[in-house]
Amino acid sequence: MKSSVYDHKKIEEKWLKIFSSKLPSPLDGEGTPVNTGEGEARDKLYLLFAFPYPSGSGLHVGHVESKTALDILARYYRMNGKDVFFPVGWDAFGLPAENYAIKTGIHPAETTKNAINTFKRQIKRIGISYDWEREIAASHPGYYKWTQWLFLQLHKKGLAYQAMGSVNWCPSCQTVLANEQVVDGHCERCDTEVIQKEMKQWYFKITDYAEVLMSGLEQVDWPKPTVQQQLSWIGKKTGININYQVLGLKNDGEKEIITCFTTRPDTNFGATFIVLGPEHKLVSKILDQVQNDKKTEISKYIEIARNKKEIERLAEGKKKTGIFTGLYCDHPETGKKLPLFISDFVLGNVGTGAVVGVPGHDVRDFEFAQFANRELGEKVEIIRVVVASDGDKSPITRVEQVQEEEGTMVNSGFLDGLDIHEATQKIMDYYEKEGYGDRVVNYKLRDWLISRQRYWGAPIPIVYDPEGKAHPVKEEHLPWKLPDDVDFKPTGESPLRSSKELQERTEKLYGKGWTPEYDTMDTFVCSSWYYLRFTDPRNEKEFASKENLQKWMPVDFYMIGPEHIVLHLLYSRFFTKFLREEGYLDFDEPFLKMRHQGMILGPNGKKMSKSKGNVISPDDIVEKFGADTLRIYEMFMGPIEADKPWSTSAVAGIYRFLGRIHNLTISTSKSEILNSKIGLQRKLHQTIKKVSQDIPKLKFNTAIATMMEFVNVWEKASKDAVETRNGVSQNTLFVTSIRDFIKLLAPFAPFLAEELNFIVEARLITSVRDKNAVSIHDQDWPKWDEKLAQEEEITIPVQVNGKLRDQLVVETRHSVSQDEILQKAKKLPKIQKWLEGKKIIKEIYVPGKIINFVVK
RNA sequence: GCCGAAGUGGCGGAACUGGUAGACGCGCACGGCUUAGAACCGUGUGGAGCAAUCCAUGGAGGUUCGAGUCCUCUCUUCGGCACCA
Repeated sequence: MKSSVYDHKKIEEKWLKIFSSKLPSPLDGEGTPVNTGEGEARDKLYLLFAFPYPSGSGLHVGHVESKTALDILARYYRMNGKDVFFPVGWDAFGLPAENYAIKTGIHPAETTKNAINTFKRQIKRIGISYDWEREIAASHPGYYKWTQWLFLQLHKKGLAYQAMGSVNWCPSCQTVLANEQVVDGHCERCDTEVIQKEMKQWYFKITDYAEVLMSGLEQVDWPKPTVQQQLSWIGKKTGININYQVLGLKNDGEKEIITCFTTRPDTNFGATFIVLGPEHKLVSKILDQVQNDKKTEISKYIEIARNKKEIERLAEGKKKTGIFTGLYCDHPETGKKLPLFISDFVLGNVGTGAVVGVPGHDVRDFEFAQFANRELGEKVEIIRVVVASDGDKSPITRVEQVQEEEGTMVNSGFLDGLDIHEATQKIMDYYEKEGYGDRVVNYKLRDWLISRQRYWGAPIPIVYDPEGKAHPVKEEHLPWKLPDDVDFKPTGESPLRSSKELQERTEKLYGKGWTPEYDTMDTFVCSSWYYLRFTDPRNEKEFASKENLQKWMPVDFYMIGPEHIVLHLLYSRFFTKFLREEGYLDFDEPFLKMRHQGMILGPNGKKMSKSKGNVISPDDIVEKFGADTLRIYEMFMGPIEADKPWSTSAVAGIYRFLGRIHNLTISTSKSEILNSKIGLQRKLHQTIKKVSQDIPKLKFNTAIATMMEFVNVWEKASKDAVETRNGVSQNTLFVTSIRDFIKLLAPFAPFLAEELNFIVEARLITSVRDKNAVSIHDQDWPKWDEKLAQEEEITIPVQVNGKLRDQLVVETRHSVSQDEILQKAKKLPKIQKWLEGKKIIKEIYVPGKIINFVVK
């Protein structure tokens, strides 16, 4: 058996050449549209991997994991006769390339192109069977033309709009950020502290879609926590806006009104004050009408509050600050005078920016009431209006007593005795009837801010007339090209301002004095519709033809990192719903089934990072052990969704496994028939069954374990076979069956499987050879025979009082009655020992599974 | 604080709707082959005990003939959200 060695390099290089020559021509080539359009119903399967950003550092082992997982599915389903759609493309716009350009002066287009080429080489090397003919790149004008078109469609419908507002600004990236890109007050990309800035920016009105974005989640097969997270990001809250009249403040003779949003109107009899956020629009009116010394006091507080950074506010913890305005509001029901404060614990962009204080039943309100009583010298009452199940009715004087749970109403007039939920409905009905307020639904979701003051992105297709009014770029002028003559250096202004070409182009097309929009779009705009473009990547007339969309969409399976849950997935779903409304799509949700791959950690169990020096390079592993070993190892590490640490010694184990298969195939194929006392054929059918069932469930680790078991049996059998060369029995394995095993291996180890297929084919006589199929990857997936997979005998554990005491071996050929089995079990010597002198009070037999005697 | 996920040998992990806990791999130990090593092959490997047996799935209870799996409480770790009214 020592005759040959598994030479991964030779094998993989040989087949890589042959695979590559079969691959369609790649990237920039203006390949012809792949519209085969036969129209008949096919069994299509769209497999999608998250739009990858081609970073300069190349492929890492994490990419290998998720790409391999999808590739296994692709190859498996192809062998099962499905029409598999498995495209690839690049999220090629983005900050890293631009930041690199600022540092080195090398144009982002160039670095991006190089990075893409590196990725492609690496991906091909590990044998991912993408459909390269459909390759796309977001930075290609043929692509971003349609990103811009999409902007124009949204603009037409008023869903792309420009507004002034306080925005998140990253001083290091010199750009604004979407809410979703601010993590703990820091820039998601560079971790610099984000500041607030007033700017005129472009927004997409995603909030119009809040409801459908929620309801759509009911029809997708996504991990539950992901659905949950999206829901909480959208953050739907139902409640009521209650109007309070401000006493002594006039608005053209009318009473001035403050509207407060609350989800707990049931506690409204406990309301004893009102607080405005410093950003509230009424603040300036108050300043106009109060006396001078009060005025300076208030302006001073607001000045401080506004200049406070997000971080400072958080760092202060829950410590309350604020100021009394000297004004009071009127409680519509209790008639109490509610003192009006201004405090920065009330956020301008939440609810109505004003809050009614119920200090007995909200910790923040309680803290503020204490602060007001102690430091502002303004008396604020704390009233209990809810009693919890513990029956505690005592006055609320300490923060631990603040009661936010369920309970029964007290001190609340007509609500007394009601459960809080009943009370909530009753008082909302009442307030609405009396005109004190209106039921409302609020969302945490904000509109999507898409302007970026950066260069390397799709230009926003807008031009301004000499008066400064915005006009959409005409569709015939798309793609509205990104100019080349720009200065990358960040100045706080958009780099496109420095382009002469863009300015000239605008004036030439639209007239003297016209100016272009200088901002580019957030790259998330580009990456939120790419899966549609894949269906028709070279179409110059539409973003994708209806036929092609119909043929391939929606995506059947999406593999994407858990980091994209709120951003990319929400935006993509928004676009899909918009395009559906516009009649371009006929489905609701773009991604039917989705799973997240886990992270591959360094050997020390920590996240891989260059600074920690625990980065494993896939190139090194491929060099040393081959792509097949790398693929199988990563699939064998554990469940695909779990985070798993790397182990280099375990990789060597996989290499041994493949080497064994290689050597066994070579020696077995010499003798056509393999006899053995061991049930090799049975094992094969069991293996086919298990692997076929595991792959669709993404349980690649156990599928591989099963194949390993088979190889262990096969190895034993091949040794055995030397002694029992003659006689054909049930335990005979034909060489054709070995090919069945190679087929199982093919999705996991495409190179080795092809080589082994080649070896086996060459040794087979023509009559057995499958004439149509040359490549193992074009052959049909093997079928298992339930009868052949069946064990000859089964072992049934026998328990006494739930403890395992012995085992009963039963032949499966003839059926035995339950009584017989129990009698046999009782006669087992070990069992007799345990039954001796005891009384059997219960006998349990779960067919084929277990026997249990309960004794006393 | 709120929401969510996960805790199983020395390690990665198996265990379908409750039915032999530890499949498979790594590591380790002993043996073979070798001048030696590497590689490879064989055997063993949860813990305690000579053994019968007992103890073991983060911890404490419970349901059940039977619990890693179901229920209650609790601890730890990791993700997400967070002064959201």
